[in-house]
Amino acid sequence: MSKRGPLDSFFQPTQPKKPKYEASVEKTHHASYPFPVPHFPAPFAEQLSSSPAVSAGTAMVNRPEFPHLDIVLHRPYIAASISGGVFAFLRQELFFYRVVYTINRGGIDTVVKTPRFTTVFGVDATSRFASDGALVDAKTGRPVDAARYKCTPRPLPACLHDLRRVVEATTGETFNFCLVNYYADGSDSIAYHSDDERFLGDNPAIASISLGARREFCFKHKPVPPSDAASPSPAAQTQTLVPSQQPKVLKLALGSGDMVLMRGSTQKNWLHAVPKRAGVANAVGQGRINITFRKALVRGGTENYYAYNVGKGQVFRWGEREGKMMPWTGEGSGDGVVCV
DNA sequence: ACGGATAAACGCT
DNA sequence: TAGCGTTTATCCG
Repeated sequence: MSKRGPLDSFFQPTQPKKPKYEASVEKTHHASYPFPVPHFPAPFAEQLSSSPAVSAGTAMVNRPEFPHLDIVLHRPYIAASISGGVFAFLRQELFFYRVVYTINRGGIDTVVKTPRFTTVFGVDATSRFASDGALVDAKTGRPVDAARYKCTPRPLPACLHDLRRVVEATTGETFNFCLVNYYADGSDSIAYHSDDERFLGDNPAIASISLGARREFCFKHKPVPPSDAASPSPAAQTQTLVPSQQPKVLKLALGSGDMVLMRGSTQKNWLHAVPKRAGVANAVGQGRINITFRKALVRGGTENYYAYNVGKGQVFRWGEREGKMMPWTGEGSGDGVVCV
């Protein structure tokens, strides 16, 4: 057989690529969505319900070198047969935002562009969505009054609702929020932080699913204050541990379909990050989606999550031709759909 | 909870 | 392996 040159491939165009998934006809509609979100294709839904967790989790709880860490690792959690398709589906079918906000740095207001695309669904435990999509009080079931939230909470679309059910079943936890991040390449990141906000309660459980490109997920112990009783001088407040006491940094290279459950004392004691990386590429491209499920207890959580994951900016949607997130102009929605 | 500056570590020859 | 370009970690506003 002769070698194929550029002309051969020009005249013999590549076979139409097998689509990663067959779009479902059914969609979740909601007044708060820029556009409806399709349900999972049947094969995804079937695979997810038939084997909820592909691999049993490995617990890492309070190991000597990782004190106070409490995580469960599933590698993978979602079957390899569908994780690539689930990644492509969510990147294609969800709306995303690139939130811009200002922080005061050393007396100067600085504009910060969140270095990743984000989107969020859910509402804190004081409210819920009725079956017709209306936001109602969790106790009374009566519509929440307009002044209750400055933001507009969005229900989980059916696809993420399916995923939540699976994660709740395997973790034994319950969740009312779903945050989705898209890291377009190695320069998208999230800095070290803890999910230790008051509105999550004392020992929050957070389930984090990775899809797409492999990225490092790093844990670093918070600076340890000297034990209260044993520190007579205020100067000791800034003391750090001697090297032999320093907990190690834990680096997890998370691949498509992997899941990490963080729980217990993890957020109190550890920071986590997805650091920038110079050369990030693998078989499914450079893009990575991270889905986290968590439970916000009070209204403040809802306001916070929508402020930092939706914001006020424009909608982005995956552009297949362009190979990147594109500002979404609402084409095809000239039928009177109003985006709120 | 970001990013520029800069220090430190890595990795190739 | 010394040297050097590149990548990663840390500091701090």
